Amino acid sequence: MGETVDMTEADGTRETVRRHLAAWWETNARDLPWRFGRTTPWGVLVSEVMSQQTQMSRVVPYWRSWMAAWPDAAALAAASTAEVITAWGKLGYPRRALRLQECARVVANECHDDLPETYDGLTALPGIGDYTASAVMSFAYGKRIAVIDTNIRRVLSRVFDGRESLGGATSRADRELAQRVLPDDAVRSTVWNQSVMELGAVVCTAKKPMCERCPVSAECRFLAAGRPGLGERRTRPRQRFQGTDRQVRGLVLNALRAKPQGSQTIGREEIRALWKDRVQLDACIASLDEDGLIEMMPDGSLRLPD
DNA sequence: GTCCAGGAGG
DNA sequence: CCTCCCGGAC
Repeated sequence: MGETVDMTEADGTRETVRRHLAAWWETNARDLPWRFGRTTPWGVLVSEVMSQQTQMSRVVPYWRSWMAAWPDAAALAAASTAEVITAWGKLGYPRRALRLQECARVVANECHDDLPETYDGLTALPGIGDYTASAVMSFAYGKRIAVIDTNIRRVLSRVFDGRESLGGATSRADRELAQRVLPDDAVRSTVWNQSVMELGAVVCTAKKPMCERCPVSAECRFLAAGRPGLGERRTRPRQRFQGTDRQVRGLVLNALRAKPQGSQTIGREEIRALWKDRVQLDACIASLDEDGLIEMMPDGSLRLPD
């Protein structure tokens, strides 16, 4: 040990965790098409937006065809909204598709088709919040920035604090911990963010973490403590899907997406057949219209917007 | 039944 | 803080 720097035990553990995780990343990282410098910053952004609340395995085929159709912001900006909503398919939360196109239009028209390279510039874009901006900064630009999502919060809380992250909004403690353990070197910080997230996605999962396969099990305070409160969460049980407005909105959009391109319209009869509860159906149609996902025509039919 | 690589609006 | 927004994997 050098005589100038007195390394604390915590520093040593942190460094050991970084090394083990980086080695694990080398051989275990999933070969996703937007990784390892194979796409543009815009491609990374698209992958992150598609991945919001959506499993990566479902995202991959959508991302491929999406990027083939619209390789950059200018291309997406020029597409019709109907095409964009249709291409979003069954990824869910279609407002994301609308915001992604709005984002593309801002980038194309106000940024000369160049994605901003600052956190503030990115968060100013439609549909880009703290997580996605940080992810693009780290994964696309290689900047040193702490990325914080539910996986990272869970992994860091377990490994370094020995307890479950209880969900809810990101706390000051979450941010301080993420900052404290982020490697100083930019390149290493990018690997760190990706590998911690990957570990949370495939090994250190919420309910059934596979500690026997974990590269940092020897340093994990949560495991050492006997995994107290495993799977515990503060968030209330999620709203059911069956019978919700989300289901009804999905039915309406699915009916429109199923129509041939160029005439994606459904009439009164077909609309009414979609859902029994007329009041709820009308409310959902109104909310889809407000969101800009559909247009209500004077004759009562619906169509996807131009 | 549970879980998601969140963001926006209230 | 809170709620809403989708759909499939497991």
